[in-house]
Amino acid sequence: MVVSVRDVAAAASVSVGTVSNVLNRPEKVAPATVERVTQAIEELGFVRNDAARQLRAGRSRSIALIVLDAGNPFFAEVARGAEDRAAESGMSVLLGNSDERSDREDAYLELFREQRVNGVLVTPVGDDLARLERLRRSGVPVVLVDHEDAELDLGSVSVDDVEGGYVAVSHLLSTGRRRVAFLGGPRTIRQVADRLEGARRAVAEVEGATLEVVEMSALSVLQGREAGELLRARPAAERPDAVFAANDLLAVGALQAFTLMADLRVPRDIALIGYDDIDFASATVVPLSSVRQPAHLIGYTAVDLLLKELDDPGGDHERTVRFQPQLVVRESTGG
Amino acid sequence: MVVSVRDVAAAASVSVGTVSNVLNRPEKVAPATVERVTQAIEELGFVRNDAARQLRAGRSRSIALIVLDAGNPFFAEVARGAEDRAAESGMSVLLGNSDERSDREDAYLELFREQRVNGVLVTPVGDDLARLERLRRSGVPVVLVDHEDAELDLGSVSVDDVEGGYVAVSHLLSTGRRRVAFLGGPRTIRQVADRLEGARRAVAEVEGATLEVVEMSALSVLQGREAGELLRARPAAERPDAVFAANDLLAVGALQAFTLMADLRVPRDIALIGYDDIDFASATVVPLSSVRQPAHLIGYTAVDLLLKELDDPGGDHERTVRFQPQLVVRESTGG
DNA sequence: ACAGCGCTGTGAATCGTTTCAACGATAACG
DNA sequence: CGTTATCGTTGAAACGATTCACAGCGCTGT
Repeated sequence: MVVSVRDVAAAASVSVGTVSNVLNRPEKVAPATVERVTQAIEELGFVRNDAARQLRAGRSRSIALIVLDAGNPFFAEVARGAEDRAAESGMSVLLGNSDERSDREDAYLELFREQRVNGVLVTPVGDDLARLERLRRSGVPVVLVDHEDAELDLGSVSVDDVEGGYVAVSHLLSTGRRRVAFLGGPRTIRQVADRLEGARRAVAEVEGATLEVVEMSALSVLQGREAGELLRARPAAERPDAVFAANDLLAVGALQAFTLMADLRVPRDIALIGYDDIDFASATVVPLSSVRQPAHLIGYTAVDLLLKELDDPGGDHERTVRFQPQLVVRESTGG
Repeated sequence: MVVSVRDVAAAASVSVGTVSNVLNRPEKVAPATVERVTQAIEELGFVRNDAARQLRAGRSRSIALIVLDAGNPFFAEVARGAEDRAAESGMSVLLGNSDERSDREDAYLELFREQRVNGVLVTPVGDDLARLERLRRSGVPVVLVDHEDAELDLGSVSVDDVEGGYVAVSHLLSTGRRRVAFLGGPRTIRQVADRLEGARRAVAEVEGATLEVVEMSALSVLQGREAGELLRARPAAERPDAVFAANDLLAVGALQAFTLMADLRVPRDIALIGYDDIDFASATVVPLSSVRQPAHLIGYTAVDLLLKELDDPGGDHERTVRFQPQLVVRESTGG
């Protein structure tokens, strides 16, 4: 039933070694032989067994990518960037979705270790990088995605989230807003913490400006809607006059909630800015201001760093890349 | 450097067979031995080599899912449903993104065959299912996702797209619109063709109603925007008064284009309805009417069918599940 | 005393591919 | 003609986990 190289070899009257060569180094084999073997492969419907291949080779041809939320278009774009770069080098990307949960992240990490992936790209859920550091020490290159780390020498591709938060809130303040609410969470996610830090700095620079933190349990549209409803339910005087959401999903959710209340207008009564500048941001009820990150490039670069490290382990190539975020002003902040 | 069962066996003073038993059938091993072996595994940092495991076992523990566009929240949700069901049975899902390209679909199919996946869930790019049929005959169960097929006995989980198209356009017509444009493509994608077919039927039922087909090359926000710009550029008299987009991404894009023109209002001048009812649909400039599909359930059910087939190959269990779409009316059609 | 049983644990064989030293045939050279 | 090089091919030895027939051991009941 199952066709192996042995069968192909028999059918083509050559040795298994030759079949393997045809598969992997055809230039080492006489054209006529290649032809004969190819023919046999075709006829028998032979499909190489990757497990055996990997076992023998000792390594796989894949790279793991663990993201916080595969449903977020931002990460979808990062993944695409990663795939593109991987494909250029004949590798494939295994995608894992941690769903912002540490246990799921661990499960994927374990799964991918068993699969002997060549390296791991990960947007960590928490700040406990000990596990990742151990992974790296055990010989698996790790590149942090959209997350920076000063101490450990894990690779990283990040965007300056503190700056992004600073830029976003400075923009809100520059339009005259003073009572800013930060929507985001869980705080364990570095991006969230950093963007909040940036927001704090911006607020600290302006006399009379205040920052309220509304902590959410996830960065989803649904959570955003709930947060929005919470704010909406308050007496007008107690509402913030500007909201900075830690990502566009939250912002979109909040906007949905705001939109359902006739006398609460964006940006008249409340300004709103998100983060990531996903495709949908410019199509929302009130087009959403946001902070853009080069998603595709992040994924592409992360794989690139990984491949460099694989090429020359411990070499003195680039290990860390940092991009700058970019403010995108639209109507939701009065733009 | 690399730790194998042999090393663990030596460290725990047992045979390799026992280590394997501890790993796979701990109840067959005396508690004290389990303890000793577990200890050794811990100390040596042993990680089971999945390639060797698979090679010996002859099969893997994973299921493949190939979607048209991983960046589309609809498919992200389908994937999540699939993962959920797979996880319940201790399997994992390998995700492939065909990007609506046949060659990429083939490449993934080949890759997954080499990986000896237990089965393949696929939203096919074209209508040429010969390759999939061959795959099934070679012993790999196939379940079509969001795509029905009458002839071949491949499994399928589908939503009645003809009905969905019919419902969407009937709704447009019921609000008095007569000049309907269909935005979608490529036509090779079954969903697109079916939704168009439904649209045709609805139009045929109403005196004086016309249907114009605007064929796009992809179902993306960007393509939607381009199509919208095209329509926008026409003299008002030649514009359709209603647009049915084959999915929400296109609709969102079209809406972005329409929004940039002050005297072209949705739904006043042009009504717009999408398909899939993604999370973002209710948050768009003008909240988007759409046709909802049970995305999570589709993925969940698809894996369920696959597992049934694996459990009892050729058995007389369910092979086909069909869901009904549901019209969701919002402002973009005057709701 | 011993057959029979249940419980643990053993270790060699196996999965399918890749790798590599070695070999025969042929060509190139002085 | 003998010596080297080159080329194409061979065949057996890995890779690491799992499986399975079987052995050792302690008990029980006769």
